[in-house]
Amino acid sequence: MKYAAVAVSDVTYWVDRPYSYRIPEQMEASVVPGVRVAVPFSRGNRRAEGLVLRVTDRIDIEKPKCIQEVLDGAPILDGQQLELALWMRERFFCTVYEAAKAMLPAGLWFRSDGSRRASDKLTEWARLAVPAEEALAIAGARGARARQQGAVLRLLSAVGEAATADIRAMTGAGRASITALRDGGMVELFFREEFRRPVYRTGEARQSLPELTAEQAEVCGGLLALRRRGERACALLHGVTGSGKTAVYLHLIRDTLDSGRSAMLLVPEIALTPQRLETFSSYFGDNIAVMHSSLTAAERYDEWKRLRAGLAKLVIGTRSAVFAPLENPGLLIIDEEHEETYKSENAPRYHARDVAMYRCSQSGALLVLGSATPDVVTRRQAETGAYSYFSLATRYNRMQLPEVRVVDMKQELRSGNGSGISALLREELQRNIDRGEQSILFLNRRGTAKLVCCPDCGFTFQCPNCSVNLTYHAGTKRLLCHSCGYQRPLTQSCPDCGGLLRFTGDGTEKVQERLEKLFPGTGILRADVDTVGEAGGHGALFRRFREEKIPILVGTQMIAKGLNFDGVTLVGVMLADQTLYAGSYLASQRTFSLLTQVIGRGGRADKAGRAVIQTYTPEHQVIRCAARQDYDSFYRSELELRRVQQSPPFTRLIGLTVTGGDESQVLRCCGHVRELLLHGLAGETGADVLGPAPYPVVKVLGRFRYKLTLRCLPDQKVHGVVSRVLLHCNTEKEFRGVSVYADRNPLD
DNA sequence: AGCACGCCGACT
DNA sequence: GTCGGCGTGCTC
Repeated sequence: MKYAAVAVSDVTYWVDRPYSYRIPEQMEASVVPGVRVAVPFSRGNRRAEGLVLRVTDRIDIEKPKCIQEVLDGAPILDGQQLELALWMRERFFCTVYEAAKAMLPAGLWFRSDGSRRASDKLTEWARLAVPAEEALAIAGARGARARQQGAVLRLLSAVGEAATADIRAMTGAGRASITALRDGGMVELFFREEFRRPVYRTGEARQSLPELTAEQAEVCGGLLALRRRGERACALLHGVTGSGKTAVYLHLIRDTLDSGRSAMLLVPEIALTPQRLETFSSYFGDNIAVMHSSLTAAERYDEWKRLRAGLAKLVIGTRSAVFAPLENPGLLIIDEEHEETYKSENAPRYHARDVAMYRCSQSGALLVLGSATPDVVTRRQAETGAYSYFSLATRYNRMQLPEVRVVDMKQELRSGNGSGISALLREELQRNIDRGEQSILFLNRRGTAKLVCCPDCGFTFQCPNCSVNLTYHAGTKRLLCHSCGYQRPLTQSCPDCGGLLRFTGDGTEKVQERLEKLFPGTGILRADVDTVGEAGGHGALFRRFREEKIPILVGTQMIAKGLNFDGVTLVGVMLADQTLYAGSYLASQRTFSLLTQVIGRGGRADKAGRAVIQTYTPEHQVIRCAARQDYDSFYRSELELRRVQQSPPFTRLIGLTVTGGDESQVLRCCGHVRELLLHGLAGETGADVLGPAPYPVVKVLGRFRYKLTLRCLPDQKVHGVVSRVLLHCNTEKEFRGVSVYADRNPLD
């Protein structure tokens, strides 16, 4: 008698464990680790989906239930992937099934919302059933009546095999000619899976790789040596913007593929890098599979199958592509490794870097973390020797650093300029307009006014679902909640006392309005989530800016990354302090890399760029370092700050979020979490508990959110304590309706 | 007696 | 999370 250890779907973390089921005799051959099965679960024996983890002939319980059905003909996860799922459960406090689901394309799952499983698309193909010489001889001998058949035979002799639809299109033969050839034993018909490919350039286009500069070649050589050792290794590739990290990636990938192993390149946001994808396609052609969230379910499913079948050896994609089914990976690259999009904010709450590292240990692969502004933790790992360190310090295209000037907005206010556009920025904009050059202005807040209030009675517009002010959008003349999307029309006057409303906290819409007044008749384009939708995506909007040479672009975060704006010679940061005082230990790092990126947008080889940073704290170390594009000084001071305030890399953080509809109950639960954690950590040194603290927006869609943070030493074992807290608080009847989850290395 | 509702708690 | 079991209490 055989039994299977099964991870069951739709269980919560504290119920998740391997469940033993008996394998009926007739299923013994098909129940193997990695296949999905249908199993009866819970008291009502409701049908649940399960994933077979192991098959054994011993049993740990008295009366096991029986597997009902096998859902896959072949394993959908291999041994290493199952191992990874089990590891993720321990590491990220998720269920094994949640981890497994993250690894697989949605097309593989029957969705409960009625959408159907992606189908395997089959196309009919034909090939010769006789040697080509024979076929050609027959084709020549065919009379006028079988002209079409002869054409088909000549085509197949030349190309070997082809889809029947293509054959008909190319030769003009009808379906009858092809079936006649089959019936006569001349050709064979067969079916082949057709892969729906996302749109990018494909085909054999194997150009020789770009030449490396001496500096690049040296770095590349060092990385190649590491990779060829065939042991797990991790390297930080610290390269300033324009230093040619991509060229190094290309060489590393080529070397990996040539040695018969597969490779992965993760990028933060694929929508912004189509030109990059084209570069890689031109070198690796059909060997690339692309995986990101804007593919259709069918496309994603097909790319997954191409990888699994070994038809593609290089995967390029966003966060979830870290799970791509690569056979024998030898190289994993995470580009812009400091980007926060690599961290998943939903279960499983993983960081692609951690998963990549684990996969590297499984297969003896090299992990390359590339960035111009590395995460402080990563940089520290390289400093202590845990990672190798490689640096590209030269801008090979001789792109000059923009000339950066910092404006003290306190002075501006004192001299009576409350518009948010300093005299210097105004002058520089005017100069660019006069010279016919383009400018971009960065402001990380959309809308017209963040706060609408009545100065007479103190009334403000609040979201009924969330604890935030509604932001006024002049374009739609509506008030909008940036947290849940709730909206309502603006009233003429204060709904409470009829007083005159005041608008404060400029957003992109307001800045656009101000600029239109300041520079009448000048074209001003706005890029934020509100305009990108109307314009038909970032791509279309940025193209307009480039092609129509619109003088000024005002935008949020989204203009900081990705696309290059060749014509731009002036970059303005409206308020650098915005992200700096956000109350997270990550705020400095975020601000530094954001400013560095924004400033880097301006100026190209031929034209010197200028940047204007407006701030209320011009003396702040982060702003001074960013203005000089001086990562090393930033890193030194930030590291010392983190040492003093006991932040990573000197400690490790685990966030515990408590949510529920009843605020006092949530707070009571928080108290309990705190007690349990402290009690569980009694006797351990170096661990403490911070909070509970309300989320920046405490109430979203009727649920209150509070957070505690467990801070411990980087290598301290606290998993058991956290696990017990989750079990206890989620099952305690006093906390019914409250849910608690844990997040390793949370983002704030 | 018959049934609606809510709470409990186990899940192989 | 989910669903069956079971106690309570109301109605016919």
